[in-house]
Amino acid sequence: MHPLFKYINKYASTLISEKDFEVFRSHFSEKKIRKKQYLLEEGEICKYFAFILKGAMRKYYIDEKGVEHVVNLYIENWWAGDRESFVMFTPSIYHIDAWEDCELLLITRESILELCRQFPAFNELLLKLDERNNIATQRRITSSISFTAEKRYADFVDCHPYFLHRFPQHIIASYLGITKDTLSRVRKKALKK
Amino acid sequence: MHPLFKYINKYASTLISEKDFEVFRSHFSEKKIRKKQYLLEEGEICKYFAFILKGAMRKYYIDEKGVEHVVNLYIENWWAGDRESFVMFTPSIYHIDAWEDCELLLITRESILELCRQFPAFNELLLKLDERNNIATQRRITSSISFTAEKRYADFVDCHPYFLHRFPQHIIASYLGITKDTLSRVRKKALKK
DNA sequence: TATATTCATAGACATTTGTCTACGTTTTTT
DNA sequence: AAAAAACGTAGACAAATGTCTATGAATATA
Repeated sequence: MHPLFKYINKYASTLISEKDFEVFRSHFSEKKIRKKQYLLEEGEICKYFAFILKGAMRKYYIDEKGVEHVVNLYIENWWAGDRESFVMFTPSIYHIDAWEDCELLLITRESILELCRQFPAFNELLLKLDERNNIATQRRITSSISFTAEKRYADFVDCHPYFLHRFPQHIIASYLGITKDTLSRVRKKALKK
Repeated sequence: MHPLFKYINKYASTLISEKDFEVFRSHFSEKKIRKKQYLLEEGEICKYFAFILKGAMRKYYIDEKGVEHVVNLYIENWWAGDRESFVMFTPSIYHIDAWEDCELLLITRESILELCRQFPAFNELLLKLDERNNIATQRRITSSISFTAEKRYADFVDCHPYFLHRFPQHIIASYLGITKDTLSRVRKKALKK
C-alpha cells in the first residue's frame, strides 16, 4: 500500500477509496533530493509542503553571526515546510535541507485547498495534524522555558528516540537550543547515573 | 455588537447571520471569575475552553522545585485552555488562573464539534486559529532556541506590546524563560542604547 | 489611615552554558 | 588507498544567567 494512502487512512475517521486516492495522488509531485540539497532557502517563498516518503530533513535558522539553529527535524511520514511562508506568501527565514537522500511528495497550497473542498476526510486530517502539532509545540515550549539542558535532553530521548540514530549530536544539541559541547557534558553526566 | 460575533466574522470568510449567532451563543456559558481564581488546576481534565470577553489570564507549569513557569498569557479575544488535556481527556500539567477579574465564555469539546458540523464557517475559523497558533508557536520556539535573553525581550516588546501594561515584569520574565533578575538587567542594558 | 503584600532593582556570589582550541576517531570523498 | 571532512570529547577560560539577600516604592488589603 502506498505510504500516503496508509497515512491518510490512519488519521481520517472515514476511509477513502483506492479510486479517490488516485485523485489525491495526482495533486502531489514526486521529487528526489540528495543529501545537503535544499527544499527551501532563506528568502524564498515556501511553495510546497513535502511529505517525506524516505529520508531525513531539517529546518534551520541562520542568525546574524552565521550560526545555524535547528528548528525542526523530520523523517519518514512527516511534513516538511515553513507554514508561515506557505500560508502568508512571505519570504521564509528558514532553510530546509536533506540530511539524508530523500524521496518526497510535494503539494502546493492551492492543491491542499482543493483537496479540502473535495474530500472532507482530508480537511479532517489537516485539523488533526494541526491539533497534534499544537500539542507538541506547546510541550516543546514548556520544556524550553522551564527545563534544564539535562532534562530537555532526557525528554528528547524519551519522546523522539527514532531521531537519535538519524541525526548526529551537534544537530540534536542545536534542536535543543544548546551547543554540542554542552550536550556532550550533559551526556557524560547522565552516564554516571 | 457582541464581541464573539465580531470575532467570528473577522476570521471566517462567510459571514454568519444574527440568527445563527444565537444558536452559537447558546453553546457557550458565561462565567465570571475573580483575580487569582482558577479556570484549570493541575491534575484536572480541561473540560472547557474559555473565550475571554474581559480580563487577563495566564497558564503556567509548576516544576518539582515549586517554581512557576508561565507558558501563555491571554487577554481579551483570546482563547484560554490546555489543548492536550481538552482533546485527549488527560489530566493537565498546567494551571490557568485569572490575573485580573475576568468575564469568560466557556465551551465544551462536544459543543465545538457540534458547531463545526452545523457551521462550516466555524470549522474554518478553528482551522485558521490553529494555523495562526502554529505560526506563532513556531516563531516562539525559534526565538527560544536561538536568541539571547536581550533579543527575546526586544522581540516580545515588538510582538506583544499590549501585554506590557497588563502583566508585571516577573510574569513576563517567566514567559520568556528567564528570571525576573535577568529581565531587570536586560532592561537596564537596553535603556543605555 | 495603617499594615501587609507585591513589585522592581541592586549587588555579591554560584552555577550553567558558551567559546575556543586541540585531539583522536570515524566517515566520506577523491 | 589516500586525503579531507565530519564527529565527539576534553579542558581552560569567558560570558550569561540563576540564586539569594536586601531595600525602597508602589499597590492592595484590613
